[in-house]
Amino acid sequence: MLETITRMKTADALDNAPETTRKGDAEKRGRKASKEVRQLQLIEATIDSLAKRGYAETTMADVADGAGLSRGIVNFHFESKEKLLIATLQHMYDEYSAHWRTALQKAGDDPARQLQYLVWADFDRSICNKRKLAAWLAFWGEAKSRPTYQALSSSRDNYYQQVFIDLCATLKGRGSYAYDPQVMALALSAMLEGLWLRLMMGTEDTTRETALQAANEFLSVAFPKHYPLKGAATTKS
Amino acid sequence: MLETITRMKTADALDNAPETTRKGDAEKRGRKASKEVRQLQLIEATIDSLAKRGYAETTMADVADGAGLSRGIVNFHFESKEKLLIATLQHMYDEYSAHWRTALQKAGDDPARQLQYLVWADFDRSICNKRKLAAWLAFWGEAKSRPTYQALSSSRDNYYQQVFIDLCATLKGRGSYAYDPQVMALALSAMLEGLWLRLMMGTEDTTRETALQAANEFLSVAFPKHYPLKGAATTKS
DNA sequence: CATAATTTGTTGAACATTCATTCAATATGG
DNA sequence: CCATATTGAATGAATGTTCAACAAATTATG
Repeated sequence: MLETITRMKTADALDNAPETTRKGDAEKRGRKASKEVRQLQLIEATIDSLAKRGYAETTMADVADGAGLSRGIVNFHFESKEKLLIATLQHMYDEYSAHWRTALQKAGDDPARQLQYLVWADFDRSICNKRKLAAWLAFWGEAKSRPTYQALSSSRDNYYQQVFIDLCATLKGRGSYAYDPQVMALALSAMLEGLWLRLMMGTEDTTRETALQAANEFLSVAFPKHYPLKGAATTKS
Repeated sequence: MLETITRMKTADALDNAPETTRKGDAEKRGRKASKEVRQLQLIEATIDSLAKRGYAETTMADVADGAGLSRGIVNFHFESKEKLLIATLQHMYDEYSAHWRTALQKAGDDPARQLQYLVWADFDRSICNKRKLAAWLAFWGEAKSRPTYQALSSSRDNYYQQVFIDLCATLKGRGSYAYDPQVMALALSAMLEGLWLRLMMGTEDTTRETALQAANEFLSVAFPKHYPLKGAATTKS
């Protein structure tokens, strides 16, 4: 049952993206393709463009070309460029949310296990790959100056943060730690985001593997009575 | 001697920027103004624009207007928009570098003190304010897709990271800790960047004060024999 | 069932706008 | 006067949006 979460190869840093899968979806090109499929296809092309060219250089033409469709098509399915970008951001947000919620469910009842699963989820390949990280960063760069993006651009929302706080509080009770749960949760989630940031920027010394090591190191020093988790390898399952 | 570093008011989250000081510099407007002064003036206006409008919406006209000068002026002092942006990034990079190096010097010989000073430096008002953080984020968002930015856009470079690793190694020797210095240094610096990120994005629960608390909490759990530092308050000096 | 009518999806050229860049004219300071 | 700095209008390229024409799918009709 742990496949989706623990399936992390120690191999290389960040895979370049599941290019193949996306090509597969787009194969239904010819004429038909339900409205939803076509919209998804355009959203994927938008993520591609954001990742490859950055926010400022992402154009409607590039998105259309990337999807193998004509110029005017984007304005037909999404009303404007802005709405396309919002839809793309929403898509990524939903995917991220669903992913960590699933991970949390799979962890069972043990809080230490839940926290470990959340950390693992953050570095899962399906979420944490060059393409999507680059797209996230592109949005983050514009979020402060665009009110419309702000709510969605955190990916980790208030509820997510609250889960971390609750877990820190519970562990504190069970391990008689001294920290303030809210403060510790902030440190922890900030570190996770910071590791993402390094992966996004392609910092040399940071790979998905070393990032996960660092995160686990944090868990070990913050909650020494609970980590390393029994029967859980650091990098691979 | 600690003024620059420890001068942090507990008061409010992030000040909106030292707007006044910059206005003062720009006062030498009329006609004259040495080449360097004018370039600095334009760079500051660029930071303003990046912070207010984001990278994608920053235009030459906006920069010129912000500096109170005419349209063509930027192409005279900097050859192109791209070169203006690179100069701006370089300026911010140099400022950040100089700042943490100074902090390190002021800390003296004790490694625990040095690390604490580096952390404090990161949240010093002169470096860590809304305006500059927003500008950093704007650059980060474009860095991956622009080779020219990559070297400068980290702000925290390889050398900075090495300092962290060395400090972690030294503290390990003196405190008989169990961690791997490289991994711990990554966790620590990632958390600092992650806290910056939260400040940049304006996440509600994160202020410069709570960020500093979280960072200090990290130091305490990672190096329990060294922190909290004797005689150093968490938030204010 | 075949064919017409209609709705829906798609195209690509035309249009309008924004913006970086250029440059001739002008002002300034030495 | 000369070198340098500054202006602001003109230019041209890039790009988001619109839309009339076209094609495919769906529905209506005999």
